[in-house]
Amino acid sequence: MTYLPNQLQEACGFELIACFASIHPISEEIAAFVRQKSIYLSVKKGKFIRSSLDKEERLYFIVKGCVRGFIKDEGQEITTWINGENNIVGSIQNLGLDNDTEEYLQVIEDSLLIVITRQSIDEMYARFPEANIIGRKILERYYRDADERAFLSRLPSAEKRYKRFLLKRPELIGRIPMKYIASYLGMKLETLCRIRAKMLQFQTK
Amino acid sequence: MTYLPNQLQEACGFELIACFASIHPISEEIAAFVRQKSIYLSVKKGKFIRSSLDKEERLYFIVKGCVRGFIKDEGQEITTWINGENNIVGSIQNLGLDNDTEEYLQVIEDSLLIVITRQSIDEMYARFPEANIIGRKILERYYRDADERAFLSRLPSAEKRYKRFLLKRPELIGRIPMKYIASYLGMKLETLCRIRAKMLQFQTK
DNA sequence: AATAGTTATTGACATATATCAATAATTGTA
DNA sequence: TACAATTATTGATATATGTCAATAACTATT
Repeated sequence: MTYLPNQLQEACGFELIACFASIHPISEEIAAFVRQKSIYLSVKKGKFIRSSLDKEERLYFIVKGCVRGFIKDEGQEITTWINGENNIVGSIQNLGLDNDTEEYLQVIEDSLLIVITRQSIDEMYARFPEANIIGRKILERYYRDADERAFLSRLPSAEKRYKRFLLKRPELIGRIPMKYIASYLGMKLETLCRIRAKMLQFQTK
Repeated sequence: MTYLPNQLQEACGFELIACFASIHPISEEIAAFVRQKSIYLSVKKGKFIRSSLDKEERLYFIVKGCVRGFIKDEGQEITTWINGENNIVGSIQNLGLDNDTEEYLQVIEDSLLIVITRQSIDEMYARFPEANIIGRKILERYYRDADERAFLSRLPSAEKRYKRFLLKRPELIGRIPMKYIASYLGMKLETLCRIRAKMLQFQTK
């Protein structure tokens, strides 16, 4: 996990600002603020960008690459979300209130991220009230995503969950290891393998 | 499902406005707007307040009572959330984009609701930019709730899900039929019964 | 190109939970 | 109070998925 050289940090935040601007026009002041508070981070595949010990909440904008969130349940990892480019990811402070259920973040492709602290975001809301429009709209989208995750994981059969995933996140197939997808879908890798084998069989016959 | 007499509608919206004000101070203009757009609805236990055919999106503030959301999967109902007093509930438009997965809302206790259309809320955001602060904060909370639902339903064993539920939503035990809780927890009523019986057994021995 | 490490596949068997069914307890209502 | 309807409990059995294990297919590194 390395910070980029100063030269590149100068231009930092561009992608995040563009993301904001695509939601709602933003003033030059907000853009300057975001630029000032953003830091680029280049992270290698496999690295953890937050451990359960990490207290300060940070948000990450994925410029390039892929990140997953997971929790541990009796030593077993359970992937709770997987996100690629143009998404903001971060730990939900609240979930962590009880010790059992801290969330971990792992980069699962070599990635370029923009980091910003939760504190900076809050400061932005306070100083630039229009920023709340952006925040509100982003949260509306993320709420739907979370709801989709909740829905997906409630489908009673493993095969149905996989089919739903195929429908909603086809771009992730082949891009990331199946083991993460299996974990996200609440099944063992072996089960996912069998489901895929079965589906392939019916396709070719 | 009955509208209240005009006399009572006069005072309508009070509880919703109080809810907003508890999050962030609101101006008299916003309060007046909300009051004007709100309608009280008294709904009997068991009634559906939205069917999959219903196109106009509405939001409901629960003044008193309890509401659940569910989807149908091959004729089986899957409860995706359960909410009581002081919550805003509504259908997520997005989930409904594919035909399979429309969301239904059912009142599961005699309830008093405040209805407001999604359109009115959007109008509020547009006319009173400060309202976006409230919207943003409410969504932050609902995002965490949705995330908790996603987390809960990913716990691999039925017993763990029930224990998590006991920890997070103890007030619902005894208040609503177990069948809804079982459905919310992704298990059959019989399984929930057995888990409870087993846990009781260990408690008294 | 060869080797080591990771990821995916397949098989045999174990187990948690579903299903079906019968009964009991609770709740609503005439 | 009694009756009907709903909800909860318990048992016997079926089934989807997990577990463990062996091997195969990739991927990265020297």
